[in-house]
Amino acid sequence: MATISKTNGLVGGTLASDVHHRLREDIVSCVLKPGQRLRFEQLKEIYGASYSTLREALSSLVTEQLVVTEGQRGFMVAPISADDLLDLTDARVLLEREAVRRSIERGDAAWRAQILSAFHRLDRMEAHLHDQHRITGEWDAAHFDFHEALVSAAGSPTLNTLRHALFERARRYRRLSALVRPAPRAKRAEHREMMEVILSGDVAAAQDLFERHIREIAQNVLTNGLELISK
Amino acid sequence: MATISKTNGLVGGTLASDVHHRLREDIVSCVLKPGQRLRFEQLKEIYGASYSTLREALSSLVTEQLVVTEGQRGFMVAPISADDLLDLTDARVLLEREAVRRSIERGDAAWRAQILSAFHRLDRMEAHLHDQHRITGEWDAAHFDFHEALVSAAGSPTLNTLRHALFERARRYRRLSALVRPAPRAKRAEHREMMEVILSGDVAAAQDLFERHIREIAQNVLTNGLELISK
DNA sequence: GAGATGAGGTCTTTCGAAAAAACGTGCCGC
DNA sequence: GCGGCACGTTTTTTCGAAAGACCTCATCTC
Repeated sequence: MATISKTNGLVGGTLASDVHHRLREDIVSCVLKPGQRLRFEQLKEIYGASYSTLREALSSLVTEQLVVTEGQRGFMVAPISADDLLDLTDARVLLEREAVRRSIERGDAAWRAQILSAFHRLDRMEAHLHDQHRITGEWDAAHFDFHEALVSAAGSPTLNTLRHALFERARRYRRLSALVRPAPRAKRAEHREMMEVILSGDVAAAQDLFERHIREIAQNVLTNGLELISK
Repeated sequence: MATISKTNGLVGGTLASDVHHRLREDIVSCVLKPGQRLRFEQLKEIYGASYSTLREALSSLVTEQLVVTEGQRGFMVAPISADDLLDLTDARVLLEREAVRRSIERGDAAWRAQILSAFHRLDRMEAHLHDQHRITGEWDAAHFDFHEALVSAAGSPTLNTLRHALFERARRYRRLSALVRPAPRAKRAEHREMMEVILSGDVAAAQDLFERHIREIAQNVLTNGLELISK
């Protein structure tokens, strides 16, 4: 089990929050498989924390819907399904469209600069990624930052928290699809287009492009053998 | 501290989930005041659980945004503010409008029956409540069930989970306002109107009424001295 | 053979002591 | 007077043992 993420310095203040983050990363990146039973003995070894600390992390992940638990029967990684993905996608479309609208209406010069910067970081990375077709943690972070920058002027903490949670849930599906279909399609052009339309100030066009982007990715995941992994 | 909710039989499977529910109820109903520091010694006595169990409950409430924590400095009840209320209200409007639309489009006969039943239960209760102007736990439950029934045909678990979380956060503000202004305005007519418009099948009218309902309540809370309690 | 019973083992949940961290206070030097 | 340091106190965080729940499977009864 060497691929489990390991962090030496605590990322959050407490060990519990560190374990929480690492568990989330391992679930989202499908090192821990959907539906997999999470046994404490095993987790204790991997994450180096005690029962209580693990429990705390797990129960937070339950409220994030990445882990499920039922009565006194322990925890397991939230299962995946086509229904869940479609439902999730609809919710994301709703939230992203709103975030896009608000961001365009409220964005200022600093916002534009941030978008350009995030885009270029991602774009450079994708240029290099092109051949070695492997989604790295770094790419994931740059991709996240880019999407975050695009809507960072929306100015709604609540909306953003919800968006964030759904983004993580969706990221798991994306990773899953990448596992069965190792060569990712080139998204460079698409990301550039998203940046351009949002900077153009055309709300409706930007919203539609975002919606199409989200739905297309979901469709790709669906057609690329979800069931192979979930099993 | 006699008004803290006490449950004898566990409501969920585990003590941890029971404590979680009781803590949430006490926060939402403002027995535990916004901004209040949550000390373990105190909580241990009140809820009869150990450090670890309390910690687990608290950290789940953090992801629900009813509790905040910072590094290694313990937990406190999430503070309230006008900004937070307005932000929350915007997010609720977005989600409720969508839930209303989906429910009307997908609702069947069973859905209509459920709405009628929930409405009558709430209506009977409000008829009696009229004089004694006190929000009881029972009214709260009936009110919740009514709103839940109205959009229960939306058929989106994700959307519903998010709606639910925001509803709880908003409930705290409503309770707060009820504390400083003990006589609640009669909402009977308003609730009847909501039921009628949603059953009429007019999506746009239903959405607008819902939006008005949510925004008016928030406005009421704002004008009724938020700061008196938050202090 | 089908179903009930229960003993044994596995895994989960809970607890409170112990370690670690933050906070408050008074002292000292400047 | 003021800033900073040291030390005792308070509070939080972590741990692993112990209690409790669940599942399995062998055995018994009808």
